[in-house]
Amino acid sequence: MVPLMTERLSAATWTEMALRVLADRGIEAVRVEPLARLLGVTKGSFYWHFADRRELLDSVLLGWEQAATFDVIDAVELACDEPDDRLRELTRLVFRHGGPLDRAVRAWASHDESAANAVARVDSRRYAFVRALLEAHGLTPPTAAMRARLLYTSLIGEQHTSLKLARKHRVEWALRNLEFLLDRG
Amino acid sequence: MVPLMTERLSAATWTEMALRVLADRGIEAVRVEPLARLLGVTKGSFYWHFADRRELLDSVLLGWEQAATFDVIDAVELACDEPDDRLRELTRLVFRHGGPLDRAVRAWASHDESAANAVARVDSRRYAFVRALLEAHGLTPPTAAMRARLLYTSLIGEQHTSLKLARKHRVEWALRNLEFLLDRG
DNA sequence: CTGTTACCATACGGTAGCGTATGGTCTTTA
DNA sequence: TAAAGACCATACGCTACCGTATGGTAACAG
Repeated sequence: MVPLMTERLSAATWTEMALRVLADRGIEAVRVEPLARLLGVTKGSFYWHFADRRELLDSVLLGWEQAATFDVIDAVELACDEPDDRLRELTRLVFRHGGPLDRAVRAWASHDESAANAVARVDSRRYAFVRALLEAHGLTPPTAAMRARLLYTSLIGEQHTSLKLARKHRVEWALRNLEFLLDRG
Repeated sequence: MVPLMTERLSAATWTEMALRVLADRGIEAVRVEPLARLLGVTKGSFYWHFADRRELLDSVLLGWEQAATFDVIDAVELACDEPDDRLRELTRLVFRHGGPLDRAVRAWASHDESAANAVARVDSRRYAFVRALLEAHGLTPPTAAMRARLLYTSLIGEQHTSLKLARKHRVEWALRNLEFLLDRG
């Protein structure tokens, strides 16, 4: 082969491509040789940047965990200030940008321990965020804790159910359910 | 090898074992040769009962769909009569018998179309069941539809989140959230 | 008792992916 | 400009699994 050497790769490039493949084909599709083909190189490159496949998967997990924690929380906090506005924004965000990647990672986590741990950490941070918002809105701490769980699990469930319904209506219903939660503490 | 011929297998035996493996190791672990080892036979047996691996997977999916549709609905309907009692029973059921198998199938469905279709059918039947119960409880049809979605997605979400909390408290919270949803008006 | 059918073992060829070894080519540093 | 290091190609052996081909053994029919 003619070594053109137009572009060199970094470990981050591999991780990003792995995240893409994970998002739309699942963890079983993120394998080093197919990934190499997608990147236009051979696995000789891969094994220079990573010790083995597991190391790539750990890197993927780390990347997702950081993004998943701060991206959504930061996005919400930047978008508005009032607690109830933030909850509405959060709900919209789940449906819009509402995560084939999240879904793939969660599917992965169902039978991989390290993935499960990462998901657990993300869940607990996001849950705490929702709970704090409900408290700030005026719910008592015990009530906020319960309602936050209801709301959070529901948003997760939305990503995993296949209830056929126009996206427009799904968001609308979710928002009205949110109002219900906010009204009747 | 000495052919003792102590026991012969049927297609159903293969499917049941596949369901077990699916439940605790995921769909990627249900493969014909490992399965044969678990059953104490060779794949010569498998390919007599099935054309290929995909046929087994379809059989697994069919088995799950039937069980998942009627088992939970029937169990609830047999346990009690009043709509709100049935909803409480349903909630308890999700946490008790609350499905590593369901979880595995849903994970599988995230990147397999036929599995996704099966999950969609099950979801729509279960959702209709919850919605009917909420209507029977006295909620108006539009309200019942929305709350049913909130409740159903939340129960699904409970299976997919890893929020560390004692099982006892999880059920308790879920039941109190249910009471909240049952509130009329 | 003989043939047919149901069920299974064994052996084979084939593919896909893992990880290693080795050497080549660029880039950077001295 | 020569040496060192960064990055990649190629080739290799290995394992796990798929699906097929073929023949053997049990049970049952006639």
